[in-house]
Amino acid sequence: MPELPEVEVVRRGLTPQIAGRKILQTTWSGKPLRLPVPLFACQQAIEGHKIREIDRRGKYLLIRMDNSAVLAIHLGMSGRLGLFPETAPVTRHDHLCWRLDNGMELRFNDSRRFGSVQVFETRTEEEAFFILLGPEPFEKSFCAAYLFQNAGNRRRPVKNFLMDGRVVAGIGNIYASEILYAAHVNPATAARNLSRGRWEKIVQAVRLILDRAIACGGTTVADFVDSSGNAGNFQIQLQVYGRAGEPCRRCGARIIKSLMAGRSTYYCPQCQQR
DNA sequence: ACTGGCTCCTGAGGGC
DNA sequence: TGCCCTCAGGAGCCAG
Repeated sequence: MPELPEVEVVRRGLTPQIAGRKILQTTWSGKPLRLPVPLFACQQAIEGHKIREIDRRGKYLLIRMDNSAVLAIHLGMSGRLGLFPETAPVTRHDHLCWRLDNGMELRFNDSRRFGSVQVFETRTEEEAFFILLGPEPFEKSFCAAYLFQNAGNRRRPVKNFLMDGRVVAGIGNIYASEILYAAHVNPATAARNLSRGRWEKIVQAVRLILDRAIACGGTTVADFVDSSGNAGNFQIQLQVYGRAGEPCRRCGARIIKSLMAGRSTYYCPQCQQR
């Protein structure tokens, strides 16, 4: 799945191509997504309006219209957004298409259909939806003191804690492993056992890893493709994810793969002892 | 109150 | 070549 960096790369790629364009028409494949598809709301609040800007909140892409309605798109595990000439044939798993006023069409393709499309007609509606979502990793409020306090007496592993969207927005399974490797923290360490100093290391690692991933255009894993169809190139820099049995690039120990809350977790048993 | 497990769905890749 | 199994970047819901 696209995590925060991939969504941000899509946002940056798409912005110059669709900002200012008017959305003329919405079409839907008829297949359900994770949330009910708001075809009627698209017709009522989106069609006939211009795209003002593209924003992002966690892993949600927010297409803000000139009437203050917002088209919110989540890519789930396998979602992609692309721009195509409206004459290009629709392909398998193109579930929503928005025809623009310049002959192009914005298409949401999602084979697994874990993604979602929503329309928020008012600011209140949008805020209500995001009320439980944690801070953005690059916001000032995301800091060691916040994490230390939020961890409180929780026993859950720090890796699962970081992947909880109520704690911080946008960190998924790949970057959780990469971040903890960068911070020299064992992913299984209980959140309550981390000192402020170690949370500080984690905050720095979060920003370093996400920043670097965005700069590299996201991670090339399986099927991620950005809005211009280019694969990312961060994969060559992944230090632990997908490297089970291979040598740690810092110490040479073999990278371990374990399961945590059902998700594959990678770490160096030597560099991340606690 | 917390926590991990299960679930939705399709496709890719490995073993035989 | 084909069949069957496992696994995959998310996140809401539910039971213990």
